[in-house]
Amino acid sequence: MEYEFRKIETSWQEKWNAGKIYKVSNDSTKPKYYVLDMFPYPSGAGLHVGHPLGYIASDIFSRYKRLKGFNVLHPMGFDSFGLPAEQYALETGQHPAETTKKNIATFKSQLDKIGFCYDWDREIRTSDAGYYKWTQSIFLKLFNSYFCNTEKKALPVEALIHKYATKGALPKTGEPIAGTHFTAEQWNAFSKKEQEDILMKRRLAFSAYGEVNWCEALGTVLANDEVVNGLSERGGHPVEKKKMRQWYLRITAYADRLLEGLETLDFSDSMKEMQKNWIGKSEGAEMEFNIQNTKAVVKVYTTRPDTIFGVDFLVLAPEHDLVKEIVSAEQKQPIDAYLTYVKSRSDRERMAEVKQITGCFTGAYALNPFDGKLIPIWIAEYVLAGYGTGAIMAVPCGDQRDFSFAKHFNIPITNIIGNHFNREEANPTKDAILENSGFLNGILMKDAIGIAVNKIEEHGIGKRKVNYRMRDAGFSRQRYWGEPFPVIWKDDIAIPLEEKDLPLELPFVEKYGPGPDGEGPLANLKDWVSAAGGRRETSTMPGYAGSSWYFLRYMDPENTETFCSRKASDYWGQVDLYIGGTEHAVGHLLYSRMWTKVLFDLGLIGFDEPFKKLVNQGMIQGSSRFVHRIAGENTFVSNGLKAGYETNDLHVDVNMVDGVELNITAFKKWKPEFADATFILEEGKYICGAETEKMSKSKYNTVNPDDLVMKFGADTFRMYEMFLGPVEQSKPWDTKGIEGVHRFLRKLWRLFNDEIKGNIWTEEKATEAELKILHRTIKKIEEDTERFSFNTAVSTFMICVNELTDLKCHKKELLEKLLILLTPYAPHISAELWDQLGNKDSVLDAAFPVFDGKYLVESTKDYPVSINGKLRTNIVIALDASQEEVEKLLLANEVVQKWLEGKAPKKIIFVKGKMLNVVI
RNA sequence: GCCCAGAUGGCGGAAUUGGUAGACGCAGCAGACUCAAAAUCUGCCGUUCGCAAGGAUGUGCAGGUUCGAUUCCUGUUCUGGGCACCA
Repeated sequence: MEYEFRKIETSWQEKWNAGKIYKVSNDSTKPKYYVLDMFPYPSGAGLHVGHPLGYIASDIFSRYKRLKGFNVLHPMGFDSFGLPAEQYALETGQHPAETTKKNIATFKSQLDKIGFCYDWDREIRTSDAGYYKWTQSIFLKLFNSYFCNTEKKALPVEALIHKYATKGALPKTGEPIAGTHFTAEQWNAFSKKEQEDILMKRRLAFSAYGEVNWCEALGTVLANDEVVNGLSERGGHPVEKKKMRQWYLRITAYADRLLEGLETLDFSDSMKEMQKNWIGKSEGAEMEFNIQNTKAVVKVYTTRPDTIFGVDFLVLAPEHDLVKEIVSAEQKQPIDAYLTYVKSRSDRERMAEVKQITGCFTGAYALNPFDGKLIPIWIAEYVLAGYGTGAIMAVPCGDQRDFSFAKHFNIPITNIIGNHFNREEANPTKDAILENSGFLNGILMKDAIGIAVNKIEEHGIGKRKVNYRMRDAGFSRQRYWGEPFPVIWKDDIAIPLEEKDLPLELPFVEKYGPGPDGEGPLANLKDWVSAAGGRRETSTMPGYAGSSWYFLRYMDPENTETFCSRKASDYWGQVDLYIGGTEHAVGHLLYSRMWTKVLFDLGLIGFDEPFKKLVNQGMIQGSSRFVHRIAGENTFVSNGLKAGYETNDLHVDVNMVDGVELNITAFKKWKPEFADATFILEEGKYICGAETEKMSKSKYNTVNPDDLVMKFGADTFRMYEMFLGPVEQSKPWDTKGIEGVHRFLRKLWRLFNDEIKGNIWTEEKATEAELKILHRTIKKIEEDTERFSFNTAVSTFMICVNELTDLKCHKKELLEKLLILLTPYAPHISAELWDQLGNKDSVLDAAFPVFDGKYLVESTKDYPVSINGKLRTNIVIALDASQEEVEKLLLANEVVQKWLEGKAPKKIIFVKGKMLNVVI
């Protein structure tokens, strides 16, 4: 009997589907385990070999946990709102709902072929009204909540209103500040609009003005991705910043809790560090500088108040409100010119191109609050409006960017750190003794920080302040294919819809082009917009809205009363294992953590961190191949010979290339323009150029898993993806080598079946040597699976099967256990062979074999002996030998004796049981 | 520019806590079986010197710590991911 993988896999998949074997119940006596993949965006290109990497890993782990006796939730769904579907609609006129539906069908059929154990009854799609009803509902909860700074948690806005109406908002100490503080009487006298504006400043989902990338020519707002060198990617039109009303999530309110929460999570240190850096908590002071001849005041934020006497200039962000107010008559023209220049620059460019120093003097001077020194005020693009106060005090001797700026514009530099500063570059030390620093003279900088802040507070010119680099998260998109906001604007007041009116369905549109004045496509639907006496919000929610809470919906996907019942979320709890790429490190993973905390604060779920453990799968890159076309001709020159020609490099479909050798016949058939191409070959072959890039359809470097499953089977494909290397590591895809894994499965098959004799497994009792192999394998597979080292697990299987083949061991007692171990990795062949062994139950529910130590442990081991640090010999020692016995053995060893020449060793060191060290 | 990773034979990778570098697989070479092919099996396989035994050298690069470093530290180069409207 041969290994007919196609027949075997189809029949088992049908059987499992028909029997709903992957159906998961919320009601079980077994302990629960929740394994989650980051759900995919269903792109038009379909699944490529990069997608399943994490899915296979999570599938293996789910099946392993099931064998270990857990009730495992392992769901899958689709993050189906997003820009690509909308752009495709713009190009082809096909409605995103249609293409999305089609793409999901393709994804599902592709996933099913690989044999995942998803409970499809729990599938979710973020673009289904039945799902986004609850995304909108949670948005309303965010809108109707505020962050209480005393209790450090979200509370209903009603509580805030009640507080304002009864106690007002008064400062704990000091004088009330107009516009910020008010009494209860004042609050009650405010107009509805005034009250709403104040509340808006506290809501967790709030509306405010913010800047967007605006492209006049396209009449639309663009993503940073769509802006290249200040021009739109499509069409190359100029792009500039524009202020628009936007929705935001007040994630900054949760900054501290997001930081603290990290301590409790099993995320990699690098992941935690990325999140910490993103949040960017810093402690410093906010202080005010008076401006000469005006009443205006510049507020700066600094982490180094100790350097206050080294301030040689102030820099404002070009967008800073004060710029227009303080600019002098003679500097007006250059400032305007500079502002025009900055408008065309993206944030990314402004931060990245530091070598190119730009800036402009405003003509105004600030006064140093301590010694009254005149400080010129500049504007420069390296200061960003969104961070701190949008203004900095520049200390050239201590900050490299300030130093370069001063050098470039010939601004005199004050040295406050003596010989720590060499006038060649800045020195950001905190260990210098301050000079030229007034009341701080002679004080170590580290100590001066606190002294300076105290003085600043004393003088009432500033205060201690904690600052975060993280900004509130922009939550509106001027797009069509997203969740509509359940909000109506009336008299410039945002009125939320009521829960009972949800979902607010995304209306059907004929055209996907932008609305007037940069609004989204929904603004074109006049009837829809002018809802009951107001105007509907026309922007939609961003991609991360639906993905910020989807892990909760899987727990209770059918619920029509609430997004997820408390009973279901209490049963499943946190996601025990979350697998996905690092590209989501600071986006999705922070947003979903914040949403979870809000829902927890409001008492709707019982945990405040969504993901207990996170494993990051590496990205599988494409291995692109190029042909080199000689400019202006239809002749292609082989890679090794291209130096002599002027060539254009064209991507060629990797599936037409064997290694780097082009299949010329296939290439000629590929596109009509290549039909009569000619080639300059090297050694009779056309060799392609190669490069590693992101896998993408347009680069013709995608490999479709369907083809591989068809050719080698799902089990081979699964094991090969794991065998490629560690799950966490990024690597280019290479199909070479899949044969080796396929050979392994065929070899396994031959342990059970013979071509002529048929079934050859026996009921014989296993020998000790055979049991040793089995038990070593059990131990290794268990360890490897637990630590996600699936690539070495595959090697372990290979070694085991090779050894059993060499011993001609076909014993059921042993093979049966091996199959259970293999089930998570290669479920189909395991089920088939399990069946052949005459088992009536399902191998998917078998119990994971118990490792029996007595067959595993080698009673003796070879230890390397190092004498004076040089490796000299090996010595065989029983594992349970005492130290005296080891020493005796050691000294009896010929090589050791020779080396010692009769002398007694000075010292014998046992290094962690792995190595013996003799010092003479 | 900033933040986070990674770099080991012709290739993918292994070495779990600092202890005999290169497990396992691919490719390659030699052989067995076969009329032949496929399939299968056996042996070799970092570089270098050597008939061999054996020696030298070797984990991106330059240093350091250590009896001992792929592993720890400092610096550096290159590659990948992220940088707030791609998902």
